[in-house]
Amino acid sequence: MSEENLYTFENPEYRATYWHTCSHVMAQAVKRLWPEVKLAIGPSIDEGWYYDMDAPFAFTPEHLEQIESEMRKICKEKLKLERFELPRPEALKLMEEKGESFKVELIHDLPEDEVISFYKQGEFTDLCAGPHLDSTGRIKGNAIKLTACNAAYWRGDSSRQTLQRIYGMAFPKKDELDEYLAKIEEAKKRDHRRLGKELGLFMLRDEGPGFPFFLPKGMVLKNTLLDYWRKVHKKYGYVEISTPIMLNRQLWERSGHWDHYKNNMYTTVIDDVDFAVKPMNCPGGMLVYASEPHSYRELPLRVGEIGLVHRHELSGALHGLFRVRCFNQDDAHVFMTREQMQDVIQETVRLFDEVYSTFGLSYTIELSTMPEDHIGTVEEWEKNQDILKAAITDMGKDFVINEGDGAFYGPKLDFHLADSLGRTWQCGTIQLDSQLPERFQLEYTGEDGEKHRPVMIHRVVLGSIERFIGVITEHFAGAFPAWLAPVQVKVLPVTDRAGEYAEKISARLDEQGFRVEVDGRNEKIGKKIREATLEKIPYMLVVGDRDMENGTVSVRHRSGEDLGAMTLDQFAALLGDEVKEMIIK
RNA sequence: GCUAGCGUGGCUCAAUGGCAGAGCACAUCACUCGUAAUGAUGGGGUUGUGGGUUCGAUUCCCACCGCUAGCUCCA
Repeated sequence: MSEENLYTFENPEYRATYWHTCSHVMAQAVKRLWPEVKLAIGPSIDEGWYYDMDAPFAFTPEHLEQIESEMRKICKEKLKLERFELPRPEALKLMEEKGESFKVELIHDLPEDEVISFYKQGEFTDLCAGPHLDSTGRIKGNAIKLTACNAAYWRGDSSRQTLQRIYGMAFPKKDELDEYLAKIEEAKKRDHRRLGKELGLFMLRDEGPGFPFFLPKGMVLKNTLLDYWRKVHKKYGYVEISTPIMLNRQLWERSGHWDHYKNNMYTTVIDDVDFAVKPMNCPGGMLVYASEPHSYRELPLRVGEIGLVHRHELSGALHGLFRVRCFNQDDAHVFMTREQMQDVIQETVRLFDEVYSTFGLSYTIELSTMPEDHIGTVEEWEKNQDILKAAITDMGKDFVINEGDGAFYGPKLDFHLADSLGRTWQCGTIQLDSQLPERFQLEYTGEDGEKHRPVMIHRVVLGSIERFIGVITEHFAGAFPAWLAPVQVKVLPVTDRAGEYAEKISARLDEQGFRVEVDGRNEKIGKKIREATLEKIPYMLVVGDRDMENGTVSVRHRSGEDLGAMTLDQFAALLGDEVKEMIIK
């Protein structure tokens, strides 16, 4: 990289440094305005920065404006940022004198051999490893925006003090900030909660927080998605089962869920026996596997289940279809021998790739390792983590490690997809498990005639059907590809005279399996087009006197493109090709 | 669950310590029209729920429910 490029916003390191210095400027501004505020931590993040603070009052939007304006002053003052280091006792003394109790705790927790560095700009000094810009004058004061103020736990621990976190964003040019803010506004229009309402896909009610209702159009979407899912899984050799939504306590104790997941489970008592609504499908799947003897010849045995699970999520975590309390997992358990593990994992990743690419979705992978609350030995966990790692590394895929975030029974590869605002949501997951087969004493007969214990993976591609529908709604901004669109064609008669003709056209398309509606209202054609376009229906067939005379339909795409008049057969062939091309690969 | 904010017809949003409004949607009537909104008329609200303050509360206070942002958690 050339010297010049090092100092552009294109360079992620420079960007992070810029934002990190912004966070110090923000902290300085806050301390100038309210010296009693205590500082916690203030890093740069993917988009901007934040600083956690403890203030004796709640920050309001007006406070944020005040801070912004003080920040602009600090930028104009062109204060030099100077780094200095102190031995531990002096460092502690400095922060204690300033009353920065959080900083004191941070210094106490630094490793013995760590250099303790500070950055000083004007009257403001902050504990910080750096790096930083050399002067606050490098920051463009009028291209700073404090975007939000929220609560955050000190050191991310929900049992500790709640701090206030102020988020900020800045660019080297005002135009770029404006563009960024406009982009955020634009993205909000693609929010699946808004589109879901506008397009009549689903609804949420106070009567059932986190329990979504699917409306007729949403059901068509869901069922079409599942049809596709079943086709793909059939191709990959899966069979499908369905297990009960409620099972007795004994089963959940055996699987470990009662001990490790009880807080998230809905329970009830039936005939004096404790039951739980399933939060996961695996125990049911175990029972199916264990219900008959298996041969090594059957392995890997791929058993899918679209399973409705219920989990008691925290009320504050609920979010449209992205985080709900009941959802359908496109689950599957693959039972296999130890030798088959790598192949099965890789085959599963290929299946994921096929599904995600059908929707044009890209993903990032996280490897989640052993959580504190787990079953099985550390050796077993490490072995399984290594297998997951090796399998994807061998496929040339990148991943990041998410320490301690595995399922209680095994490590997992999580596939994250992004929403319209760039927030990522876990959809796919591949969880490697040698614990449940043990607990359920699963067996297969090997080539040697002896009983052996299989291992298994738990995996979902879509993750939750609900969440996935949310993700693709935002991804396509509600304009689903024709094969998925709840309504594929809307027939728009120009006048009442064409009403009957429109119905005939509609009936013929319906016979061919297309999803079609007629807008027979007594409205002007312009209005019908406008509304069908807003409903994001892929094709509009305008039919009037001319079409009736010529036996044609006038085809308009939702993009606004006029495809002209054609016969119904020609149109059906065109739509048929588009739909077929998308669904069968 | 935590912190802050919010809750007004089906939807989007006004307004106010003193008769709750608009646009869209809906219904009726007129118009029969060729590629992004025809006009007129009409119906529809215990202002999330329950308390309190007040002559009077949708507005102020309290509690609860729900929503939003983030934290935490997770598909």
